[in-house]
Amino acid sequence: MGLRELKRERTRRLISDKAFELFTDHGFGRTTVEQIAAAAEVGPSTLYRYFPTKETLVLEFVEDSLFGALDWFRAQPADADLPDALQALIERVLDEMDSNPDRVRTVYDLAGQTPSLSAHLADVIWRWRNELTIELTARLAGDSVEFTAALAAGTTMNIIEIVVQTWVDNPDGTQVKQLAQEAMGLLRGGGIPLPTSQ
Amino acid sequence: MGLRELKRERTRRLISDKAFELFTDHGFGRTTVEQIAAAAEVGPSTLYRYFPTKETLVLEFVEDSLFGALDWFRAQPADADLPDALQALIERVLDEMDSNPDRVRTVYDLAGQTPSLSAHLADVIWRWRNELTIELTARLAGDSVEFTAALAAGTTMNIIEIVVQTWVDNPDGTQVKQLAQEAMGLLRGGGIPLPTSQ
DNA sequence: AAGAATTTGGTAGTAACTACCATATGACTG
DNA sequence: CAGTCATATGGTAGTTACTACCAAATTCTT
Repeated sequence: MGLRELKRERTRRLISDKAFELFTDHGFGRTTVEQIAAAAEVGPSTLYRYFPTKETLVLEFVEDSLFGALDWFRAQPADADLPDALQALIERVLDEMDSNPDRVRTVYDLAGQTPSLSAHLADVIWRWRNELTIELTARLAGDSVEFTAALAAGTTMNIIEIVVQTWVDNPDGTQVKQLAQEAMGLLRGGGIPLPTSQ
Repeated sequence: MGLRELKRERTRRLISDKAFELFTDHGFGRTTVEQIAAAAEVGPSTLYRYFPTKETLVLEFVEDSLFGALDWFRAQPADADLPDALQALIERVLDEMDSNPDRVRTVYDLAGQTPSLSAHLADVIWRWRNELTIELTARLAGDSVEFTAALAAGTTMNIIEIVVQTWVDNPDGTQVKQLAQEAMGLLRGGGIPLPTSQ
């Protein structure tokens, strides 16, 4: 790796870290881009080259976790067992996020307080699900393929969201693996238990 | 209804209509709020009182369709059959949107071209699903209720999204009812068919 | 060491949105 | 009907995210 790339990575990381510092201390809305740039000792112009929007600063980690795992999924052989592959996909996303629990928690905290952040988070999830749908459509054959693919992608994303949400809400992360297991079972068995109430 | 409310409704409608006119003609990004205000012959200040953000101008109809139906769902008796109620909920959302097909199509067109719009659309959907999850949680009993509720709400929303998406993509809306039927079946049977691919 | 490519910081400008105030308009009371 | 109150409106000034562009600095190549 050349010196150029190294410095670029370093600057990028520095900006991101300082941004999280300021966001957690003073909130997303009360921190200006100029303050972040000043804290990272770069010009605002440079900051915008690395992070096109203020929201990207917060959501990049989640986006990378999701789409990184999706890239892995796309690289799987065409005849791979789909339930197996989807289960592994979910596990990869969760593992990736688990590598930086504080950041995930902070992202969800901030998103809960800031409409524009929750909007962009929802958008990331939306795009991810769409791309997974496309990939699944290509791997399926038979009747009403798009429909099945969309539902399967939606359920996969649902499971991830539910597990992460539960994990963020409960400080002790012991139940996560169990919850994930339970979710996998549902994905495989294919059933959402919706009992007639009463 | 007093004269005051009447004029308010009229102004609101006028602004919304002019906004859609300009958006469809010149695109969302190329239309400024001031232009919309000028077209509706009101001050920008007034426009912002009715629509807090530019995106609201576009998404209000979808939001109303979704949350209007959700209000109905909440009003259902506590011992109502859940699959039945969810099916009716979906039908109500679809009927509501079907009352103004052009607008729905335009919303999806614009959202496809404008990141900030797709983000806010995703956010509306996200909030709706969360509220449905809360409502379902209250109506369910048993083990891992939140989990079941979240999955059921997610699937419900998925079905709506898929049907609307298909409906928007296909100009002739004849297959919609059929697709909705098929979706209902899945919701009831509780199974997402995910075959092992070859 | 010189030149090419890329990264950086700064300047100027646009447009969404907020806070605030004076004015105008519909609603209500004597 | 006149007067008063409540509310809706339009305008002004300011903040801030973001874009386009240019000159200087830094890294890479030969």
